[in-house]
Amino acid sequence: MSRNPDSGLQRLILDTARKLLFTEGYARLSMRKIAQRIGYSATSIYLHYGNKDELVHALIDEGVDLLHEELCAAYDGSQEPIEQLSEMFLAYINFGLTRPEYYEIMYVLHPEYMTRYPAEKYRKARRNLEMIASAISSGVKSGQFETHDPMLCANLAWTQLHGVVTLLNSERVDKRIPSETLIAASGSHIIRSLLKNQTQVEV
Amino acid sequence: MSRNPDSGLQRLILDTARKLLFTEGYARLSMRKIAQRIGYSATSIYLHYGNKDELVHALIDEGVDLLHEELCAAYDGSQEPIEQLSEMFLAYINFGLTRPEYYEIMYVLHPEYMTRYPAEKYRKARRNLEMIASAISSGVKSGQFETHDPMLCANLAWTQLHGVVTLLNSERVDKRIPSETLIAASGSHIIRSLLKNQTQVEV
DNA sequence: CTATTAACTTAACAGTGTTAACCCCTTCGG
DNA sequence: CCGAAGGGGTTAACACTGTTAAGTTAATAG
Repeated sequence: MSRNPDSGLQRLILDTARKLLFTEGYARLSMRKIAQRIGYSATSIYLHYGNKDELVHALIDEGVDLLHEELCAAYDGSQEPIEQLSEMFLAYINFGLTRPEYYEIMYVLHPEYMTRYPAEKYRKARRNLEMIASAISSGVKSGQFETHDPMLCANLAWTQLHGVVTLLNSERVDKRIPSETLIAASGSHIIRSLLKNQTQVEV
Repeated sequence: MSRNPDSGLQRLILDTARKLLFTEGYARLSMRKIAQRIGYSATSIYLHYGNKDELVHALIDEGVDLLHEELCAAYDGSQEPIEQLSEMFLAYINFGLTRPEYYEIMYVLHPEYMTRYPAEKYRKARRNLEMIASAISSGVKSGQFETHDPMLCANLAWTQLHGVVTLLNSERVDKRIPSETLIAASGSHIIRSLLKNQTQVEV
């Protein structure tokens, strides 16, 4: 039940869980499989993680940090709000598409199935939205963007990005629409809606 | 294995499955529970549905029809493209929020968990997108909308709506943002991006 | 040397989807 | 009228799942 990933075995469990999550997907991730793969009995895992959800929460933590890092890199890559935003949008979608397993446990799985992901950690995930809102704010200050509620706009952007990621990952988007087209369009679409004048944005 | 819902029991199974889906959610929907509730053995279900996925597919069919009906009603409620669209957007989000279980099996569940929902039925689900695209097209013809690819725009709208529905349903949106605000903003946001001039749209 | 404790195991419970084998009853052919 | 066929249903079983209780083993502390 100790939450720091020391003790050797804890690390091993987490690493194996992550590997299994990636190769087999969440649906086929089981305590027994993890245990078997590291040569321990299934119940040993319960000495380090109270239950499966706690283990998955640890994986979510990893994913949250990873996404945050990549968004930060995108944000820090420029001073220009528009560039910052479009880079962050691309980073977000890229994360979702290249790490669908992380994305699934972070943003798709019904919380009802899972014991609640601790509220304090949700705050950590919220940093990302605040970063988007901050870029929007500076765009408003510099006079490029219309003055709207930045946090509402950030959430609007997020829902758009989330929709793109999940519908692409679940292969529900008509294949006649290339994903690159949809991704580019969604990014420029969000930014265009923020702009003051009718300037077209290429992404 | 007969696919027409006659034979009495088939109806009964489907009705009970739907009820259980609504009260307990997909995660807790089990063949044995359905059977128990109607006083049959679990294996009887397999005389009418090849497996659990086939049963869920039947439920998806219901959901697809229901959503389509509500979108049609919204579409038929007006001749004005903007009104048609905003009514359809509201109808879509409303369906997703009031029937989260239908929405989940239709648009959220990983197809990987489930044997593929038959391709021909996906076409049925695609009617909805075509209806949105059609409204956009007539808006373009009437000169209200910028000339973009209507099908791409319809998909862009869909991803936005889907994002709103799923993030609201999974309670991942910060409660400080009222869902009504987000819903209204997403609708007007989509429509604004279609417009030729900077006209603000109230929704 | 004994007592405690940490690390780990096996056995078991209650649940899941699914298959195989069987049973009973109706219907139909000869 | 009797036997075969078959539909509609059953029970038992397999191979899984997460999780708990109880037991074992080894190291460490007093």
